Amino acid sequence: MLALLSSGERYGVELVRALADVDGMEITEGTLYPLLSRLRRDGQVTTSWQESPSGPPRRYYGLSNVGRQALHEFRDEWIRYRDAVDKLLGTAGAAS
Amino acid sequence: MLALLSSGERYGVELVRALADVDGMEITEGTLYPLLSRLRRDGQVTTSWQESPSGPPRRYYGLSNVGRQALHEFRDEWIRYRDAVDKLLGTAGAAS
DNA sequence: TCGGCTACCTTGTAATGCATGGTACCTGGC
DNA sequence: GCCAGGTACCATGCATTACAAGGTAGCCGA
Repeated sequence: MLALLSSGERYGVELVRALADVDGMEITEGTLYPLLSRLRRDGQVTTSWQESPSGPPRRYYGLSNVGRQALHEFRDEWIRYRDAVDKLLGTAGAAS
Repeated sequence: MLALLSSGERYGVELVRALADVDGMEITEGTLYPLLSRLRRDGQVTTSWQESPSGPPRRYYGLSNVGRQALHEFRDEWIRYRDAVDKLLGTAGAAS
């Protein structure tokens, strides 16, 4: 989620739709909103209400400095974890 | 865990030690034994008690056919998931 | 016989994914 | 005016799971 926000502010439903386009990353609102609440609670995202051209107002989420740092840390962690699993599964370099 | 067992039977403490050698995969017995119990409950592993050359008896775990199939399915799933995360993070091909 | 090592396992807590259901805003048709 | 449908937000409850902590017991050597 932090990675998605690193390229600019987005609102909830937009995030769900963005992930629906990535094979293997599909989530529902029941997953997203509690997660966004936690990120907000932990100060990793900033939010602002903005009017919609048609429909109810949207809460836009953006990365805070804390969130940007967390993203960088997660990136390192991910690479270690990914390589470990690839090593165990023997899937290093395997294509989908 | 299924991947570790695919190369032969192993017992609990041996599995913990094997994972301790893989950066990013460290687990404790508090994680392992409940997991092994679930795998056993679901018929993914078979077990057999074997005497130790020195110490209490060990319960050895091996892959069942169900487990082997689950491993193959997880492998496919992992590749999709891994590539999705790499795409989002921009870490495709990044080294640790 | 007793301390230390090895090995197995259970219990309780916290985090989290998701289904479900609810509230509210806005627009267009009648 | 009003209401149905679409959009958007959010909370609650359940199941799963990682882990810390603690418990039991076999084996061996001093």
